[in-house]
Amino acid sequence: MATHKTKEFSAREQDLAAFAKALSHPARIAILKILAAENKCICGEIVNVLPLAQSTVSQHLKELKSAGLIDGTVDGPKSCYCINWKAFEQFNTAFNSLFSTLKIKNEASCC
Amino acid sequence: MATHKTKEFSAREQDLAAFAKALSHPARIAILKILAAENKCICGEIVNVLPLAQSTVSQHLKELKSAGLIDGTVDGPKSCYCINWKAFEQFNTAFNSLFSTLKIKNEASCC
DNA sequence: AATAATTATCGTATAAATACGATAATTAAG
DNA sequence: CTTAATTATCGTATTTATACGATAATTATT
Repeated sequence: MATHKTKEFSAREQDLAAFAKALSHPARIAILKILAAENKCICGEIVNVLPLAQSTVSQHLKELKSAGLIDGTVDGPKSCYCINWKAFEQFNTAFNSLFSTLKIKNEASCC
Repeated sequence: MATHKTKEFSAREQDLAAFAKALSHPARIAILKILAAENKCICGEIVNVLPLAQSTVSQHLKELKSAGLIDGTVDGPKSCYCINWKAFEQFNTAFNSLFSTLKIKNEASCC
């Protein structure tokens, strides 16, 4: 009976949750770090660095892409991925907004 | 064959991923907002506000607690939850650190 | 055109997440 | 001590996530 009730919440909450989900696996965080560090947006080299199978890495890349966090372009037989900085900025802002929203009432905590 | 390989990644990546996972459901974000807005750390009133069963809300609270994001104290037959601001600050800092780390090489994106 | 290299997708197995109702546990009130 | 109220936990069903190998798809090279 797990008919997901995600839809019942606000769009802002859903967006943030979706972004958080994209970051909810260390492999995807590692991938983002690699993409940010390498200015060439390397592709299959990620497979060599991570302790995961090629197909698994491809799946993680797909998720990051569908979350809008990265872009992917085909470059011959290889694929080139890189961070979508625009979307990334938006999420970063949304996150900071959440943090500051929550912190407003910081003083009055009772525990 | 899904023997999770989470362990293969760095502790920092694991911590961040765990935090992101705690925020990866809109209900938990909503709960955090409620806890931050109400200076009384109300408990079962969350059940009245959210479109979820009491047991489901209790489960979400348990996850937020095990993630270290909230504290819970028993207050008679009721339970009182509130945000663990110290842990929250740590995660906030770690997140911002990740963001700024990734953004360092912003200029050199190729896509 | 054939081959090699690279990457995406498919199929599949297992684990984890999500949700609910039912029930147990706890405690205030009577 | 009983009862009522509140919350946590258990059992369970379903969906989603995670992982891999195998295979298909794509393209550069020969």
